[in-house]
Amino acid sequence: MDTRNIAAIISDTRAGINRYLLQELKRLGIDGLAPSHGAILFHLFNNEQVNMKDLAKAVRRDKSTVTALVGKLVANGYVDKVSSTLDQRTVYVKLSQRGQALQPVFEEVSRNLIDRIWRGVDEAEQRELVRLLKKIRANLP
Amino acid sequence: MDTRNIAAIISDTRAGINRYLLQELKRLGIDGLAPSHGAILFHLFNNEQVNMKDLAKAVRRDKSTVTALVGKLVANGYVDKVSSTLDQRTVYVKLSQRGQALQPVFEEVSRNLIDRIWRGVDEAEQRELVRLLKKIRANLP
DNA sequence: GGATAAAGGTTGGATATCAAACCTTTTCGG
DNA sequence: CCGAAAAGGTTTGATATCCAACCTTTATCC
Repeated sequence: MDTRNIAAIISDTRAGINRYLLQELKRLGIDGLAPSHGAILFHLFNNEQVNMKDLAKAVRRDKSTVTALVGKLVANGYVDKVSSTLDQRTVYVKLSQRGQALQPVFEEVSRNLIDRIWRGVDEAEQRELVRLLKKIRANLP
Repeated sequence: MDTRNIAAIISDTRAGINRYLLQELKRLGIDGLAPSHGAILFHLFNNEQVNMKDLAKAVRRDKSTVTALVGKLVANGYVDKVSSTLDQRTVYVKLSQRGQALQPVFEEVSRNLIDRIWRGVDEAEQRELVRLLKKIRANLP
């Protein structure tokens, strides 16, 4: 076992996760949404309203990326943007009704993904994998 | 420890690896090259000449992506494209002198990355992490 | 209190990436 | 043989992503 491929394996695993999610979203007829939008929606399922800055931090993307992603979610009617009355600079993002309706579907997709990832991996192994990944993550910028 | 974040942790670790590589390439004054180009160059360090199809498979990218990446490497003078005489459809990619000169630098960058990733992780843990990652990779499309 | 700095967002420019459509060349079936 | 299918690449169009520059609004400092 050559442990020098670690970077390629991680990159490839991430690509596989992405492929699976895209495939599932397509299968469920959720058109025009990608995994990154899912991350935003998930954050909004758990947080009534969030400003762009915090949203960017939560999904770990550049704020300009989040501007674009949220723009698409607005265009598709899944979220709304509302200016803060206290601070004119701040914009809040919140789910629309249509966005709220996505929650059960997305949670199923998420569950399916997790089940699939961990297929054949026992709980102790799961914990070990997560522990080690977090460790190497901490070694990186 | 919540093992449901696995997808986010993997994605984030991969992003960290990318950030580190970009930072190193910049530090070394290798301008205009990204980690994906590195993958192509590495394949060429070990294979004299490769056609586009095999190259795409080796670096696990769509062939149209490889067309673009190789195009950039040609533009920067790191590789050359040569038509096969046997099969007019086939194009071979090979390192130029300038490309060959990158080998020691890239191998150092690669070594540094590996050292950094595995900092504080003993060999048994390394093998276990790679084993488990390969396992979950195999569960995905 | 008025200039200056900082903070929140957006815009613009660049790039990696993929899928689908396409073009050429080679192969294959009848 | 010859027409159809397959194979190797490229082009086109769309999207996610980042960084740097920018605009507004708020906070800070002398």
